[in-house]
Amino acid sequence: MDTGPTIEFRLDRRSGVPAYRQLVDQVRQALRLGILRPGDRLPTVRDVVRQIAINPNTVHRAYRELEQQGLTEGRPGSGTFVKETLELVPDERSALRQDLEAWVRAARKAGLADEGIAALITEAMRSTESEGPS
Amino acid sequence: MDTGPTIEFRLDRRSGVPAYRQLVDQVRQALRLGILRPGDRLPTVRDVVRQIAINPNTVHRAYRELEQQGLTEGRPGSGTFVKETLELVPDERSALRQDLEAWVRAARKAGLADEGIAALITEAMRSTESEGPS
Amino acid sequence: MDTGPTIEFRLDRRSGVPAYRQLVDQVRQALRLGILRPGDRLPTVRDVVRQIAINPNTVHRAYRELEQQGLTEGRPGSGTFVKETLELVPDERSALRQDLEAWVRAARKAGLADEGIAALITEAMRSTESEGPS
Amino acid sequence: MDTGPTIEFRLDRRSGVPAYRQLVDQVRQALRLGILRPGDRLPTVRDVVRQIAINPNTVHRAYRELEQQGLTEGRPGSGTFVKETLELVPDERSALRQDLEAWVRAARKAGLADEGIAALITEAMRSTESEGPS
DNA sequence: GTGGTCTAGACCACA
DNA sequence: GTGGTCTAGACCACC
Repeated sequence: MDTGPTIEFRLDRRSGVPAYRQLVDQVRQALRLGILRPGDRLPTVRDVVRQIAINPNTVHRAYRELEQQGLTEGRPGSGTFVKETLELVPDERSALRQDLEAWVRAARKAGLADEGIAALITEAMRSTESEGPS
Repeated sequence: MDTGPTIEFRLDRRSGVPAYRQLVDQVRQALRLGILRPGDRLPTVRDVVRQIAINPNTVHRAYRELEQQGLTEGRPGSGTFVKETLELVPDERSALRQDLEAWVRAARKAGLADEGIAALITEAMRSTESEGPS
Repeated sequence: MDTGPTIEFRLDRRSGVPAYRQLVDQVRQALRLGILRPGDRLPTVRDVVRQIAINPNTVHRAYRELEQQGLTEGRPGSGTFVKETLELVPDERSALRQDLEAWVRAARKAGLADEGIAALITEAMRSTESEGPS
Repeated sequence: MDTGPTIEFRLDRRSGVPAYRQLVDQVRQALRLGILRPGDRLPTVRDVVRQIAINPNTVHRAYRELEQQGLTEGRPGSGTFVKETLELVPDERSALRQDLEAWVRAARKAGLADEGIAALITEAMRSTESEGPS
């Protein structure tokens, strides 16, 4: 049994994206998806080290960055906690999620590997670039 | 009107991904999308330098990497050319592209910024992970 | 002969203030005093290491923090540069400076050591606390 | 009206200075300013905990440090008392205090925030550094 | 036990 | 030579 809503990190070591940055992005994404909310506790540095075989300093650096962004707060002796969140547009959210999931399934059925899917995505992002906020 | 089948590079300097790696990835994506095909010529190093303010050595390195992957071929005196391609499953391709583009448009209309869209995408990739080829 | 307006760091190792934090504060103060201005180059990490016998990582961390505060910008291969400044109220500045210097001189003549002066200062800050901006 | 010669602690949690160290410094400053004098009683650990939301162990540690410096004395069952003091040059003291207070008021009126004032102060300390005791 | 700081040293990307 | 990332490991402050 879980002790509450937390986050499981992953590292893609071949992506070229720095590890600390992957952690930061994953927390930000979890905030945007409502997976993490203010008051939630992030896994301890040592937990993360056990989970994904990474150096404690790297985890620590990611947490420091998040703290500087005002999103989390480290409390010595008790852990690191979410302070602020990054809201996702709530209404259409679940519909969008389901549609996208269906699309990914279709793409996978069509034999596309991750790199191919990523190619389509960045292309779609580019070709619609002027149509929305940042 | 385009001057022909070539590629326009972009750099995201805040992403943490090394510049040379961004170039390589963009060529690979263009190959997968059929934007670049065998025989096409890549922009010269000088062109790229003018386009995106980057050090020539960095561009060289990216082209070297592509050549090592067997995808391109430098012909001294005339440029760098595409040798091999990375094909996308052809049939469903255009349908998938259009569907995805429509989805992105919808997400943008719903007020989602790039980071929010990225969050939904990685979530969808994860939740369907077991269903296709890596 | 100096190559331009730069900054010389100092460390007070007995103060209890973390070294990286002392560096950050000194840059911020130099910005407020107009000693450093946008476009100026900070000493390289290696320079600072030579100057004050500190670990490169610690200097690096201070510079990273400044970059996250939007004040500086690291350009690989060429150095770290001031991007934004923190303006000091300009008019009364020089008068205030001279008055304060005179006061410090008087305090020193009266036999006060640094800790004594610091005591008077924090007391004066407290007793006038409600009268100004943060 | 005050309830007697005691001391009110404050913590600046963002300063990077260890909490126990802030307490020690504040007692030393109070001694230098004559706010605390031999025989005075420091607030109990419990009082401090109530005042500033700190761990009792941390307060204990600060009091232990003060005792080691010979400045205070714990009397089991009755509290912690000031034993020695750190004298300020007595004569000019009040004049200096008033002058400094006036200066701070002027600086605040000029729109300077705390960080700006701190910048001017450390600059003045530096530029007069050679003129007095440590 | 928690997070936080610092040192030491290797290796990479960029000019 | 510049900044940037990561590992390894010590020690401290706080609960």
